[in-house]
Amino acid sequence: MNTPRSQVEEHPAPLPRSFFDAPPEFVARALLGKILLRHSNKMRLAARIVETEAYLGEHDPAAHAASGRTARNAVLYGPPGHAYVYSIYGLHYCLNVSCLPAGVPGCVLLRALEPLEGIGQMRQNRGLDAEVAPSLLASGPGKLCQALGITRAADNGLDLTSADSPLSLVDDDFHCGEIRATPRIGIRKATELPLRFFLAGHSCVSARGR
DNA sequence: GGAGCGATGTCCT
DNA sequence: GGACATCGCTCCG
Repeated sequence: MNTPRSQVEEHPAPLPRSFFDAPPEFVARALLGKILLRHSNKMRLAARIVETEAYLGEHDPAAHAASGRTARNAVLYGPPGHAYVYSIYGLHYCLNVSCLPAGVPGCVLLRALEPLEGIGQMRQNRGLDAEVAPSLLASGPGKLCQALGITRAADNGLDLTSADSPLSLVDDDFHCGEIRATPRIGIRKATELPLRFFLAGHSCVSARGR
């Protein structure tokens, strides 16, 4: 076959709500290899999830739910399968997927993606030159939000299980190879828990740790 | 190629 | 006023 494997089906069915109605440490593994679709006026962007982190409930000191429900983290307490977007360090956004039933907080942080469709647009969104390798376009939580044009104002709270949504998650039966687990990156609390998951040896995994 | 650091929004005490 | 789940640029080896 000569067709690039990166071709994604035209109208794939989104992952069902039940997929996300589970503990974050389970959903974080299950999301590896799935595809994140971005629809923004006619343009479609697609990228495969290659790195995630699980953030648990109020008993996880590193989680945003650690100090209970607030205006910022309300999405974490809502139904599963919704986007939780927040800004960090004044410059970047991070994209999470809510897990567990409504009322029970928990989420999965998307840390790195492999660009599949709309690579030129992603480059443009990142403000990078044409020669920059695709593997560098979304290899970090802040980078992937910039590459897909995700902001808190526009995307926080979106339902990721709806085909009409500007953001959705789909399955193309991609088979993940070896999955590795390590401690989470960039946090100061609960640093020892092995809640970061990634595809072993994948070139799009974020810089630290392989 | 790794450590150090500055930029800087948003929420919370 | 401080914390923060980042990134990319320096400076140094």
